Amino acid sequence: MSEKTRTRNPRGSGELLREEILRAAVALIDETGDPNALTLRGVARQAGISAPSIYRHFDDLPALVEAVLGECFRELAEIVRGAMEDESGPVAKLLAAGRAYVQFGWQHRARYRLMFAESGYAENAVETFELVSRAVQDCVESGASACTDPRTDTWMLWAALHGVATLDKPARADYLRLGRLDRPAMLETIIRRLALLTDDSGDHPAAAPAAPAAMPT
Amino acid sequence: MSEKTRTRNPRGSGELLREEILRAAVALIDETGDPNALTLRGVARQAGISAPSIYRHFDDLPALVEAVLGECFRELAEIVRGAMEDESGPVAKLLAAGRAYVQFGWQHRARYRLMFAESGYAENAVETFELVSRAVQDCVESGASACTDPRTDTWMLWAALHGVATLDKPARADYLRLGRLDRPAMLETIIRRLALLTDDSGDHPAAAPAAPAAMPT
DNA sequence: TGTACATCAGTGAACGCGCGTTCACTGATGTAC
DNA sequence: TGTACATCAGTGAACGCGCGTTCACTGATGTAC
Repeated sequence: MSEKTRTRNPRGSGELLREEILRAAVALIDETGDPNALTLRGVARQAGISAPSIYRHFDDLPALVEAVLGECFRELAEIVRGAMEDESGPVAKLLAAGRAYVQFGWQHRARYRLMFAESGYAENAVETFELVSRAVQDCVESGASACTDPRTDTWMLWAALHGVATLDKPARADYLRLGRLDRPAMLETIIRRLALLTDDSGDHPAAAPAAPAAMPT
Repeated sequence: MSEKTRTRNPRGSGELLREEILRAAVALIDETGDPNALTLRGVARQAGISAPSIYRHFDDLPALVEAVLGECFRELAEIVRGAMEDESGPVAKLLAAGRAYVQFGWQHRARYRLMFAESGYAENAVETFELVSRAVQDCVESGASACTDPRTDTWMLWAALHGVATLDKPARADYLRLGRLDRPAMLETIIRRLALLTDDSGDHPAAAPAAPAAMPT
């Protein structure tokens, strides 16, 4: 960052550069739009330090990648949580969670891809999954959802959201002849159908539950 | 493939090695399980030829990758079509299409990832998309589906299937505490809910349509 | 308060590697006479 | 039918590049006396 050589961090604060490195890594992925751009030398370049400096803070490249992934998943959970807190009522919270999740994927394509490219995502995604799972459960308890197995239904919902977050790219040419899609509306529809939300559920919990489509055995 | 140097293909048949190269590329991805393993030199190694030989058949690496992607998408469409042809009745066909699609993703993880890693997937996926779109439309026409906008609903269904195909990885440790998932059943549930299939629709088109959850405007 | 010194965050040069691509070539095969 | 030759599928050697990693180093900073 500095002109010639960066101003050294004080003695006890090795943590500082560590966080700078992580921030640089995230910025690098976001800026290049390519998950493969996450290289040790690239991160060093982005952070304005020499490549070997990274070894003072991370054992090797895999360790750095792991730390980056942890950071990204933490941010994702925070965003989803924040979106939920801004709403009141279980259905509104669930819809907000879905919107926030997918939006994260859209806004940070490369990072999102990287997060789910490695095998360890299940462990990292626990926090976010629990948030959504709780939201679905709350919908059931308030009578807004007809789900009988909320946890499994959350997995299905997650898969669908993941698909939307991943698939919705440019569609520059309209090869699929879909015209202009109303993506927010589609996203809401997906959530409503998969989570078996009652049609009009605008968070008046006393509403009569609609006819549910039972899960096939 | 041969011991020292491969036996040359006869004069007019430059096509032969071209196809061998494509097969080698696919085998390479499937065997390594890593989309990034698709390198020009790697393909040459796998095909048992020298690296420069590839330039007799493809302009450069991007051209080779493009050809590989085209090949993979053609295979995907063929598999989905075959699965549909093995069933009779619109609902059975739709479910079979979904199963075949997701199974392709599970069986060829790396290849599937590669197919959707690049930006050109929409163009390549047209054929498969049309197959599923037709299947959904047939369900609507037979009264088995309550969809009012089959093409958009197909997109939503596709996104969900894509999510399932991508997300369902090892879950070696059960971080999400989902226990043993009945994946085929879950897949069917996803299709039924998103395509608004009537609950019992086992392809008796005269059955009374169940209460549909309308798409929010 | 002043000075010698140990600490340790960050560096510059070098390594071996696999990559995509180029270039001049080789030598079997089909064709012209 | 026999021979000279053009064709062209495939090759071996070499290039420059960016990568991850190592090594001995530098020099500002906090500490001991």
